[in-house]
Amino acid sequence: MSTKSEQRKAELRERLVQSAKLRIERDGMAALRARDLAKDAGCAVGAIYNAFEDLNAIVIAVNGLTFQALGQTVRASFDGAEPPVDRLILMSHAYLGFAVEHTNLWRALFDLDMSEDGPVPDWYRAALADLFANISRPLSELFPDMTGEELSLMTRAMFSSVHGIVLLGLQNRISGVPPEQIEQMIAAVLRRIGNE
Amino acid sequence: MSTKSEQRKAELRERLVQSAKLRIERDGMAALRARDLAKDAGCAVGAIYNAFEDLNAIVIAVNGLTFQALGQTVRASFDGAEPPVDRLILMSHAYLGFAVEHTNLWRALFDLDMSEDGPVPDWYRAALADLFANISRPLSELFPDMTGEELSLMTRAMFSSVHGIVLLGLQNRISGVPPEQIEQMIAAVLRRIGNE
DNA sequence: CGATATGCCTGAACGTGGTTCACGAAGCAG
DNA sequence: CTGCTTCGTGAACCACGTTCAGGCATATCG
Repeated sequence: MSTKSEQRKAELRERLVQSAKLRIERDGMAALRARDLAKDAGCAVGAIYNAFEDLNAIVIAVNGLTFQALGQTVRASFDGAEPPVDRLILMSHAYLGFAVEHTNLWRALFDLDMSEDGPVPDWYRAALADLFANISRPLSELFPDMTGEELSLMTRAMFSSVHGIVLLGLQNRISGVPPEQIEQMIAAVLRRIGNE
Repeated sequence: MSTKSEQRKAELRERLVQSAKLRIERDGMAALRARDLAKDAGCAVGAIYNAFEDLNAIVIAVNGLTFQALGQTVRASFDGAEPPVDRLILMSHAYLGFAVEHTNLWRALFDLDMSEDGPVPDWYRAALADLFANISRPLSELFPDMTGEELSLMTRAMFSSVHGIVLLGLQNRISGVPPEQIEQMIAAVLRRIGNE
């Protein structure tokens, strides 16, 4: 009883996720409506709940794609940049670029209410760990005598700092903080941290 | 026709804001219900909309109080600490402490959807500017040869970094990042930035 | 292949929650 | 006291996520 049913279900899932991705990117996570998704995917509202536990589950699936894209963008950002600090800056600028270009998808990564149901999906942690690995490599070159513990803490601190700068930078886009200024802030902070 | 009516309205406002503050602090902004507020304040649901434009407006009022309290906490945190870096660290730790102790109120400051209606209330900007002033004073001692422009950028970058560390640190409290580690991260980053 | 069982899909219906509205009560002016 | 305005009331409205009874396609078995 698998093939036909399972395939249909998988296809529906795919259509729902794609539609959700488009809608989140365009209108933001808060504007996602079950009835719209159903219309887009050509199914009844009820069918959604056969393919997914929840609307939240769809957002989580979209976040999976977003994490992949973000990972690629960040990984592609440091071609062969030598000084570790430069690598960090390039990655951070790529992170900013992604956030600017896909603001709503990027926000959804963090706006999702993490406190519900299962603590957090495994691949979620994995994706974040992957992102962190990119950061901790240059950091370990920069600070060779740090213990693993210290390095991991520094990595998180690094990422959090850049994330905070990007977050608040994009928060009041209206009040006019141009992306170049955000880039400057990131570079200034990272340079100061790097050159002790 | 003012006194009686206006006074009643002002009292209702006060009761609504106090109730909202308690409820947000206890259950989080997402759990705020108009009907609960009405019950708490001893009025009908409809009366809320006579005192406030919107539920959002009540949250904004609560945020006003929260900003005041946060400002006091941060200002009280650096008694007579001399080295500017130490002052920055103390303020940041106070910020973290406030966020830990009043997580839900603190989150509400940033979870509020800023994109609606009037850009942002004036006092909102003012409160943030106030907070920033505390940061930029030690920074200007630390970097005396920065232009005003650079200093303002650095101030925002500083605050954003600390905010990011606190935010992501508290995000997955479940996954066990104890506040002392967050303190360490903040101190490490600020020390590195301060001692060039 | 036909009969029966199983799960799927449908869209109406439910529950919840913000917001509005018609109506009656309360304050105010003359 | 009378008319006018303004306020408070709670039922009603609307938008949503989610569920459910009933019909339909699919799968399984004889």
